[in-house]
Amino acid sequence: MPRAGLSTQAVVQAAVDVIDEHGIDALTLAAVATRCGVAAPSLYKHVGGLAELKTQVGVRVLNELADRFAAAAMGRSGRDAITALMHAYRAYVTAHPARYAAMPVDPLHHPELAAAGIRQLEIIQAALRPWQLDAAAQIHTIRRLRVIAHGFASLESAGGFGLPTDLDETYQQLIDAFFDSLPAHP
Amino acid sequence: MPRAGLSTQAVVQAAVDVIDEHGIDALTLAAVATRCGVAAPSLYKHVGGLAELKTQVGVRVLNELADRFAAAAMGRSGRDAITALMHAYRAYVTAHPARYAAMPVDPLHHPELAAAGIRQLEIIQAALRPWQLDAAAQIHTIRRLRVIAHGFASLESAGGFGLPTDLDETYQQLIDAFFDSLPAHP
DNA sequence: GGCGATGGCTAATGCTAGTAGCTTTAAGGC
DNA sequence: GCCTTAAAGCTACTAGCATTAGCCATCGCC
Repeated sequence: MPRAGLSTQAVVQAAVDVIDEHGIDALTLAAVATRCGVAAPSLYKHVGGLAELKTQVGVRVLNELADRFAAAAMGRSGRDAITALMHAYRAYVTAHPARYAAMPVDPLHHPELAAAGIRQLEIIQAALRPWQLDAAAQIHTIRRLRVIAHGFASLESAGGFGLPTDLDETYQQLIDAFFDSLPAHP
Repeated sequence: MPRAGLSTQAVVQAAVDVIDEHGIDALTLAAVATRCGVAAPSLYKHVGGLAELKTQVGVRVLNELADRFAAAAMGRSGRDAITALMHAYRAYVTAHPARYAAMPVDPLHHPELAAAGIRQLEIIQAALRPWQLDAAAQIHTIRRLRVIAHGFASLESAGGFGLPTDLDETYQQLIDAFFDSLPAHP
């Protein structure tokens, strides 16, 4: 009975792999266990159960996206930074479409997910700083940004656009519309 | 053994009720059967199985939304009509938040759902007619509209906005941004 | 070398979807 | 008013899932 040498992170990684390959609905403990070369009950030594595993996958995905955000925002500011963030968002989703369905939409309401969600938020806030928005305007602005990015990503990742042609153009128009909704760049 | 007098539509209605009350994840044949006062296998006399039931629920939801669209667009045109459609969309989702998760995002790819999806599309196309957009511009415009409506609705229905305050304002700003992305109304 | 914690296992429970085959109901023809 | 028959219910069953309990082997440490 050789030991598989698992860890919580290894199980989460296997779960992400299962999602990438077979979609979010195929994420079962049985599938993860098979991929880990282990019997299903053994996973409970590393993870609290399916619900907790899904939460951990959510944390992973949120942090990966935050990493992309950080990389995209680095060395840019203003309009340039926001544009880079929007493209980083879409690039992550198109690279891992199935994974997007595992990204929680309300991370701030969940203690385990909040930290990762706040990381993203802070990067966006920093990118918006040049516009010097007051508190209320900032909330509305981030919401608009999020609606556009999430709305587009969720439709694209789910195959919601009839023809895949010219999606770049549609996304660019949405980004342009967002900038038009902002006061002039200082 | 008195007969329950079920029908396909009655089963679909029960499924919608289960979703409204307990969320999309609670939609199981067992739950629907209980609500219908029937044993689970009996449902197969009216519905092909869980997958088909979900499709039928999707048809129902798409058609309900199309009905709202038709009512909202009636007697209006141009900017007024589009605004009414956007508010009808959001009103339906806030009235039945759990149901929104049952609305398929790619109805046109599924033969059973296509008709209902096309109904919605035609109403939107008619509302956009005053702008006399060429074919490509019309596609991009409908996509922008959809991204905004779906993005906002999916976040709101899932509790994705931190504080519920001022959501009307955010939505209005998005609608305004959409109009700004259109050529001047003729 | 021994000991305890850890990571694996099998067995068993209870939930789910779905199938097979039986029985009763209810509608329609005579 | 009866008799046939299709439809609509049922029970019993299989198979896959998550989860729990309890057992045993492995590994790190003293």
